[in-house]
Amino acid sequence: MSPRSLDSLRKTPKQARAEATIDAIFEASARILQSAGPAAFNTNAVAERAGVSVGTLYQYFENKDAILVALARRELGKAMDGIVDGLAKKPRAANDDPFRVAVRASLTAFGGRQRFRKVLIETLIARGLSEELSRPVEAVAQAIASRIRSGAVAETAELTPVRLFVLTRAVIGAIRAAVMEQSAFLDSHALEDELTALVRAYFSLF
Amino acid sequence: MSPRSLDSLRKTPKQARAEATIDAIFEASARILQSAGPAAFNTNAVAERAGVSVGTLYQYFENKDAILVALARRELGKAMDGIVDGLAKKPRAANDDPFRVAVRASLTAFGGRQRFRKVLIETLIARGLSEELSRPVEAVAQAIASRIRSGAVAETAELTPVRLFVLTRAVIGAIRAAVMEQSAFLDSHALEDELTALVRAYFSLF
Amino acid sequence: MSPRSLDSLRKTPKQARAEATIDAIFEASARILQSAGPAAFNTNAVAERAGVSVGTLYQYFENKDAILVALARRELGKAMDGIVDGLAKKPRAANDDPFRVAVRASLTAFGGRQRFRKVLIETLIARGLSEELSRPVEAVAQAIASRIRSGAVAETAELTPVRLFVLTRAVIGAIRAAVMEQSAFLDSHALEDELTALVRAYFSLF
Amino acid sequence: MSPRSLDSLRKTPKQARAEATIDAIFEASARILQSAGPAAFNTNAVAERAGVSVGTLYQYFENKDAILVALARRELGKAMDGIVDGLAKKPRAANDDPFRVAVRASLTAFGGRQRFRKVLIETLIARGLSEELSRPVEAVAQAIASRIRSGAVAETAELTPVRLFVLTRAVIGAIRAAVMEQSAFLDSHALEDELTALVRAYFSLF
DNA sequence: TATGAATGAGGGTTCATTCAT
DNA sequence: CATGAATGAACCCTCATTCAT
Repeated sequence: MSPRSLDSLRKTPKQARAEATIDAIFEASARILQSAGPAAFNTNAVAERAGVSVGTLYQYFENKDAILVALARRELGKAMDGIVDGLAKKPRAANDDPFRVAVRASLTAFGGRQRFRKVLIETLIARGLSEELSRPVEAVAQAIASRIRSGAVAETAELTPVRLFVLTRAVIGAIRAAVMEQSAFLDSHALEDELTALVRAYFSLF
Repeated sequence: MSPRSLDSLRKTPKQARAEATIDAIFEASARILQSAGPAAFNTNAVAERAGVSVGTLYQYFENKDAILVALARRELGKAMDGIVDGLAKKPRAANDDPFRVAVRASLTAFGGRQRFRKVLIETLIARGLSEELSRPVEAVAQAIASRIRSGAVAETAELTPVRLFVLTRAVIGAIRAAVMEQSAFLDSHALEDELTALVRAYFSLF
Repeated sequence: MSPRSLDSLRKTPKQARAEATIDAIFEASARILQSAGPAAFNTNAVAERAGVSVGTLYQYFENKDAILVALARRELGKAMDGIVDGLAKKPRAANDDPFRVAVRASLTAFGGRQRFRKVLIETLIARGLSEELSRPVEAVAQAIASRIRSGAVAETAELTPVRLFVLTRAVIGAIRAAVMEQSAFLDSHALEDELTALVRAYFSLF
Repeated sequence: MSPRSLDSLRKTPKQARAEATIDAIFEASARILQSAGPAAFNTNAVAERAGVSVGTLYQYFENKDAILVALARRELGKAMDGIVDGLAKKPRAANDDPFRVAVRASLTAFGGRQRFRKVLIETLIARGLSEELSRPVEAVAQAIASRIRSGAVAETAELTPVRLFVLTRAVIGAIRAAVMEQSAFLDSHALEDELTALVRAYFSLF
């Protein structure tokens, strides 16, 4: 896959029709992943389900992975925005503490379609695209860092890079484990509580 | 793959020759994964590198996944044993606190072959075998739980299942993230320190 | 093989090109069977001989057996039609008695390519598809039954199911034996005479 | 397969142990064919089921087909003997007419293990050994011929070779069709009656 | 004689990608 | 721009047979 393909689409959709096609491809991909798993995610299946020909699919995506990457970026981008927004907002209630909001946003990302979330993670890792998973996490880490640096957060923490790494990856790691194991904890509120507690406890160290 | 095959080998090696063959297959698999990645991990390559015929390979393993599963179990089993042992030992020095030892064991697992570790994770997930990754983690969680229940650890903690889940998955999640990102932190001691601190901080909550 | 595949082709040929491809596959299959036997009938050989790629072959046929089944149905269908037509026609000469015509049609089916006929039978049976051989025979049996019921044939016969079974299978069985043994009788007219005599003799009993 | 192997066993069993081994191999083969079909009939499976090693199996049989041929000859030989004996006996009752007895013997051959009978036919044909099936039929035909020539049968028939061929193959063909279709007629007596009637009707022509 | 580990050619099938229409 | 037929490399797995022990 050329680096270019990682950036985005092969051609900029200038027409509404093109955009509809791309959406159809995304939708088809998501559905296939959700219902049949990574093994069933092949270009012919996606094209058929999207109601376009393979040829058309290749007009918009350089190769199969490009579809996956674009889809992942869209979904993970949405999730990341939710988290970053949460961190940026001013707390209004006790339940509104930025970390809790961020944790909650992480947990409820993907509109709760945990099966899709799991398969997306699996497929990205399977295809050697795990960087797509780390990138948004790192982005969140940077958002936290700059927020702290800007003094927006009271704690005058000595939030070194390692600590930021541990903080973000621990939380995301636990959530991903829950998703991968399709843990029942995902349906309770306990996970949100405990992850928030974990963050606070760790944070209070510095 | 039959459940039986998950347990172990297809046929019990009765002769030394057979055992050598199996080791050769494991070694070849590891090397291929390490040097060429999951895509290059195919039965013909493994057999060739192991210096046996494909047929021989299939005498011992039901199918390709069975090799991977067996290899993963061996490696993850070793890692898990190190962690559980660490938790069980009596601390002698300050640096010997059970959690630090366990964290260290997790970090130095796989003999430091982090590339192999990464590819193994990728390959297991790629082939829908991520359960192989969760199982040893859960085993460690249970080891911690029983250790606490037995009163071996001073803290009369209220270590609920969620907390145990968060504790173990957060630590492992952070380590796996470091492995997947091939983070430079892996080579420092900072990660060990911070993860230990994280565990202690979280633990002190209950 | 899905039941659907038994019915016909995997995808409906919309273009002349596709139809030509399918014919080429049939032709190649027939030639291979005829000249090299069942063992040589493999997808790579068929594709190569048909001048297409294996991939193309799999666009039209779900699997190897589907080619064989389709080919058999085409050939056996032709043969069956000849027989049923023979039974339906009004006799004009003494040599035109429906049973004789039907027997003759059975004997001369497959355009006299008795080697192909033999190998087709062998291959179908070898692949557990012997039902493909019985089906057309049973169809002929039903054609006879309905013809008699309709009074088209003078004999007010008490043609019970067993009798119909014996009648049809005896004739076909003798012909198949001749084909399988590549009997010299196939080249004479004696077989036609004797089989017709057998049918008449048996028929005159009821 | 060398012609030699067609004759019989690779080595004459001089010891009881050897004979027991061969019987075990036959028994295992029959069971496998009966329960799992031709595809499951492979040397490793036969050896395992027979409780011997593949090596031992190859001590007694030149190759896989030799097992099948030997097994077929044993079974078909038994069946043939029953038929020939039936033809040779002097009728005592009306129900004892030689042709009826021969037909009955054909129908009840293989000890009624019709599934085994079917699979044996399939496997022989699949492996290009259909001659093994024709040979005993031809032997019966010759038995009939010589019986008639010897005047043992009243009918001063003009039983030409074609007629003998049609007679024998028609009967056997109908029975084989019933076996292959696993027809319910096999369980009734109607088949015996009708086949006997067919033979008599045909016979009365000359 | 018996064993059974090892062999390896061979074949069915998939699917990402291309390109003539 | 869209189509979809065609491509073919690649890979998993089987099983008859051998031969060192």
